[in-house]
Amino acid sequence: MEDAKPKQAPATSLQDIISHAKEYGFVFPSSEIYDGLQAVYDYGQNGVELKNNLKQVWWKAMTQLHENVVGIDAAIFMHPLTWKASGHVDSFNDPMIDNKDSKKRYRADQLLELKAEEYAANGQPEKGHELLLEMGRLLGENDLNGVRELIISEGIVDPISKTANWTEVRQFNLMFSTQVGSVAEDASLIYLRPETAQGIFVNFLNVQKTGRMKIPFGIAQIGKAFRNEIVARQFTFRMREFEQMEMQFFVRPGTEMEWYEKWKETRLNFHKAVGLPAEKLKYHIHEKLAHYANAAVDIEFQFPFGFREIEGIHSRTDFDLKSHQELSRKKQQYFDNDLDENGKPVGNYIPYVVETSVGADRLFLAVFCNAYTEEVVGEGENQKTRTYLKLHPALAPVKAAIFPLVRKDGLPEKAQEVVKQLRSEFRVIYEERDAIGKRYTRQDLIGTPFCIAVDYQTLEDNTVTIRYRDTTEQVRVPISDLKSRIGQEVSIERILEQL
RNA sequence: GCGAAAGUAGCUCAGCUGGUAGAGCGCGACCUUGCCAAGGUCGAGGUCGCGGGUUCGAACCCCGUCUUUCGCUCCA
Repeated sequence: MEDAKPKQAPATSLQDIISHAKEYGFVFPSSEIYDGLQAVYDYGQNGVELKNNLKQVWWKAMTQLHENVVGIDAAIFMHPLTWKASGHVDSFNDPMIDNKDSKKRYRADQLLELKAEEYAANGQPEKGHELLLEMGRLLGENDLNGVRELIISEGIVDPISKTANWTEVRQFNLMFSTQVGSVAEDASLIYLRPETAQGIFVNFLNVQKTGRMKIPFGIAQIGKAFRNEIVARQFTFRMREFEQMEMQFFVRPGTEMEWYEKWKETRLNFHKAVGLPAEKLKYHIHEKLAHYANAAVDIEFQFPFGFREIEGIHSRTDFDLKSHQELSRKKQQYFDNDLDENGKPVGNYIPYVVETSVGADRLFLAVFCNAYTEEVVGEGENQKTRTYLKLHPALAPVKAAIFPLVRKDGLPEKAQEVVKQLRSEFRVIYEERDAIGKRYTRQDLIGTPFCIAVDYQTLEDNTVTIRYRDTTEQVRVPISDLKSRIGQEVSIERILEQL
C-alpha cells in the first residue's frame, strides 16, 4: 500500500500546507489563544468559502443532478435508542487494558475471547463458554475491576512481553455524551451523533411518504458528527468534530450490488470533477467489513502523508432499518408496486441501503493539498519560488480581484466602479495598496483565479486586463464583458456539467 | 495512555560557556512608482508557554506543569 516516492523535487510537506492554511486564513487551530485544543480546527475567512463551495457542489451533484435524491437536515441530538439500534452503544464502548511492560494496549474483551478460544481448542469448550458468560455478566454490570481480575485470574499474559503486568481496565467513550435537561437530577444522557447516517434512517419513512418517493431513491445530508476517540494526527484529516456529506440510497434487496457499483463510479467522477487528478485517486476495497456492511470501498486520495480515505461507499444491507424497526416497533417497510415476472406487485420489504459518505473536511484538505503549488520561476539571480493555489475557479474563495494600476489619476475610482458592477454576481476584492506585482502575488496565495487591472487605457476605452492565475497571462477585454466572461468560468455549472 | 521532540514578534527562525531580546518576511502611515513578492523614510508589535528552584544575574541550568507535533494504540 505504500506509495512510491516521487523522484523530482521534494514533495510539499504537510507542514507547508498547514502553515499556508493558517497564514492565509483557511484553517486555524481551535482556541489558539488558549494554546489550542487537540484535533479541533476552525475555518478562517477563506477556508469557509472554499468549504462552502465544496459543500454546495456536493449538494447540487446529489439533489439537483439526481431527481430521485432529496436532502434533509436532521438534528445532531437524537434519541439515545438510535445509538443502541445502530450498534454504537454496544459495539463501540470498548474496555481497554494496557500492559505496562510492552506498552501495548488491548481490548480487554478480546483478550478474554482469545482465552476462551484457547480453551475450546484444547478440548474444554464448556470452560471457554463459562468464561465468556462471566465476561458478559461483568461487562453488563460495567464491572471493569472484575474484568481486570478475571484477566489476571485466568493467567492471561501479554503476547509480546509475556507478563501480566496490567493496568486498570478503562472504558473508552467513543461517543461524546451530554445531558438533556437543565435540572441535573432529571437530566438524561444523550450523545452527539458519531455519524450523520442515522438521522437519515430514522426519517426514511417521513421522506418516502411525504415526498412520495419510489424506490430506488436517496436521501442526502450534510452535517457535523463527533468522535471522542480521535487523537490529533495529520491536520484536519482527523478531527473530533467533523463534517460529513452523506447519501443513503434505498434499493430493492438483491439489487444493492448494482447500485453499489454505480455509486462507486459516480463518486469517483465527482472527485475528478472538483479537480483531483486521477492518478492521485484510487479505490481501496475493504477486506474486513463493519458489522452492518456486505461490501465496502474507500476512495483514497494521495495526501502528502500517503493515500488515505476521503470517501466511503458501503453496502449497508437492511441492517440499520431492520434494527430501528425492532427497537422502535415501527415498521420500516416499503410497499413496492412494481410488477415482478409473474405480473404481481413486488410487495413489502425493508429496503437495502447503499451509502456514500464523504468527509467534507477531508475533501477540503485533499483539494487544498492538490491546489498548493510551488513553482521555480526566473533565471539565475532572479530565480524565486512562486506559490499559488491552483483551485478550480468555481471553488476559489475569491473569484476576482480588481486593482487600479496606480493609486492616482482617477484609476481607483474607475476600479471601484468595476467592483460595483461585479460584486452582486460573485465575490470580489478591491486592492490598491503596494505595487501591483505584490497584489497579484497576494491573490495567487489564496487562489483567486482572475485579477482585473484598471490602467490608463481603461480611462480611454473602458477596457481592462484580466490576468490568469495559473499562467499569469493577461488579456484585454471590455468592462462590459467581465460579468459574462468571469461568471462563466467561476460557475459551479463548470463542475456539475462534468458529472 | 506510553515514548520522543518542540514552545522566543503576525509568520519563519537566530540568540555562543548564564550578563537587560534580534533578523528576514509580513503589518501600519507617508513619499516614490506605467504590470508580476519594486525603492525610501518613519512606526507598531515580545511578561522568551506557565509555575517554582539555583544564581549577584536565567530565553539559556534544574524540577514541575500545560499545550502542540511525531511514533505506538484507537479510528463504526
